[in-house]
Amino acid sequence: MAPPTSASVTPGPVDRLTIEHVANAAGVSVATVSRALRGLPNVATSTRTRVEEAARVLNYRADPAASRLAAGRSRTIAVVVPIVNSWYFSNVVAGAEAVCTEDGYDLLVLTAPSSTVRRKVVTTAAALDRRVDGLIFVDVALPDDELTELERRRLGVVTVGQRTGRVPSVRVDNVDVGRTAVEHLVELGHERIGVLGAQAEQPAHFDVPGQRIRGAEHALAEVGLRLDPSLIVSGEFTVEGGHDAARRVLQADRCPTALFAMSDEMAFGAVIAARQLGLDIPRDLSLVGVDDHDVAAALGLTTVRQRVVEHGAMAARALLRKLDGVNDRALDLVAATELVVRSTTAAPGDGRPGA
Amino acid sequence: MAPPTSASVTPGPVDRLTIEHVANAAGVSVATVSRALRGLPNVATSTRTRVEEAARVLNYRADPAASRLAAGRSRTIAVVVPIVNSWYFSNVVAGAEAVCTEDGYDLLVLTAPSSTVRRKVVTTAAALDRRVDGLIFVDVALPDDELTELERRRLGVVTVGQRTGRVPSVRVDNVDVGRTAVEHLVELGHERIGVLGAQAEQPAHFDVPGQRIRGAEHALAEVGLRLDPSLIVSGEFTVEGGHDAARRVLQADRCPTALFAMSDEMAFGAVIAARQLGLDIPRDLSLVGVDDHDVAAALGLTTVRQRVVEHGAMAARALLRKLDGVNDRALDLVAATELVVRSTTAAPGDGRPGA
DNA sequence: CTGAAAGCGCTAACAG
DNA sequence: CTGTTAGCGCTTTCAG
Repeated sequence: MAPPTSASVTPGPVDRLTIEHVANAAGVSVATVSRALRGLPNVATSTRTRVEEAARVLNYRADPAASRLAAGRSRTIAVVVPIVNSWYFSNVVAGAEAVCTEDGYDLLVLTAPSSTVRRKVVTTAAALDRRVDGLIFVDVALPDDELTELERRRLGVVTVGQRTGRVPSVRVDNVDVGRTAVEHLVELGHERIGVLGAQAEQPAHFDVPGQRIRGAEHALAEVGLRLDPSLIVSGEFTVEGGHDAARRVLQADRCPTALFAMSDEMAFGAVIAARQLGLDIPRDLSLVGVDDHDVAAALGLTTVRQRVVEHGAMAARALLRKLDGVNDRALDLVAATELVVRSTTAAPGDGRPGA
Repeated sequence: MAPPTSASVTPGPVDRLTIEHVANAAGVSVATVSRALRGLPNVATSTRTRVEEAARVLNYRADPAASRLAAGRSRTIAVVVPIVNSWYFSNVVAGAEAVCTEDGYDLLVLTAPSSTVRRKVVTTAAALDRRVDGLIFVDVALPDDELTELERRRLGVVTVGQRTGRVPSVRVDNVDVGRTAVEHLVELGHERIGVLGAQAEQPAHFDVPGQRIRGAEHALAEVGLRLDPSLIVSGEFTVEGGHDAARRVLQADRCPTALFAMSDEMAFGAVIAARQLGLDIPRDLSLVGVDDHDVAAALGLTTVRQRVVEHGAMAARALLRKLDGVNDRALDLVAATELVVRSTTAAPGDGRPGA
């Protein structure tokens, strides 16, 4: 037995496994190892195989910090969300994460709860430069000048929820979402429909509530009806907000026979409000939401489904492609939505779904 | 006017701002800049001020890849969760994220949906080594050998939800959670109580459902009652699972007058089930959950609140402290929980809350 | 197709 | 207290 050396008293840190070890093992230079492992062209097939085998045996993977420094790319992307702990955003992040992991990219989650913070994140060169290769902005309105700044820094940008026209975007057709939901109610025979949403926002191209209202109006107009503005109430896209909004609209003089909630969470609030007011769903009140939140299925909520995880994945894929040099600047991915009819909608005054 | 050079045709990438620029601007060496900016001791106050000013003016921040490579630390931590898009986990991540951002750390989200994946994440040296300085395992059981492996690699570890005894942990007293919930029901006069939970798990020290059941038994025992094993059903901690479980238990021969759901999401399922069965809450059935999910307040659900965001923040703080050299190996942070009485609990057969 | 060598930007001894 | 200098581990010309 070899006498214990002082160095072996402690298990000690793992011996740093570097590219040189692989080079030695494979009998080639470090440059060749680097090329082979990254799949670059100029490597003989036999050499590549040998190198890959050596790396596999040693369980080698390049030190990210070193590659980043040398290559000037971080193999990290950031997803910027207003808040992380909400159903919508955590699902988008989940989708993006899956794609990144698969491609060996790291995913950083950045929160920009306010436009002030967002501006700081974007502007502070150092906060992003050489730290991420690109960003996914999720429902974070990005002014033109900030986008320009990001492009100047050679950062890839993809947006989710809004369309800038300058970078790839993933979104749904919100006019269609509103139309689909309200068309369903109209077909059941509803004429007086309340809307749980939020105030229209500044940038017209990013006004989700406004677009959904527009769609609702189209659906109504098709059968010669109009949306009563007094029946549009703000529910702030939260359960509690939806609850308050529903109470308000359901206690109005001529209360609606159906409600279009722009998010399932607001719809949940409406369910609670209806029960408190002694209204039976769907007999006294029909209700349709948007999202297909996990709770929606259990609740039997009729809703316009968005595949949110998929949105995140699509955005990540678009960004990674862009970083790989594929350039589809104005790519505008419109994700599909679909009406899922469950048990909260029926003909007015009817306990059962109508024709 | 200077003639346009070919280099200025395009706006061009931002000129790489390095530590040297700052050194020149401040009239000191790069080493001094490095020390000053990192708040190391051996720097004259006047020098430090001058350097900081120069850095501020130039809007300089060290290139993370370069510091990482040179220092051997990544200033990145990873949070390992089974899934990212769930209420509980996304809130823990949110809490951790806030703390990391504040301390200038990056937060990587890693998912380990199965023990196989977890083992791979932990074992694959390259996947973590030199990429993160430490990890937070959230409700991910970590076998002793894997923990040893991580320590051998000098990675900091903190757990949330379980206690290893070897590294800092953040958790709640689950026996207490169960006792608190059931004590409340017992005090209202309930004697026959159903439990919506999950099967007991392998590692005894991490058996959340088991511990909560234990607490429930204690509460019952205090007044000479016992928990009927046939009233304990698995709800898989989801809305749908809770719905099914509640239906099962509420349709049993001698159906309980109250339900203790081990998560709010299961409680939501129970609310739906009760309504389908024509049971009024709280008149025919009292219900208490655990979590204080956003929807709980809107629903008026009585629940045992856990401050989940805070759990994530506590874990991150403990980890960062550990990385700063502060060593409190077996630190066991037991976060507070509290009963929040709302409107889903009342005396049996009573419409109003009892004494 | 492969190797040698020059950095990437920063930190960490080591002198002074 | 401050400057000099040698790398950290990898990528990338540039030769061959």
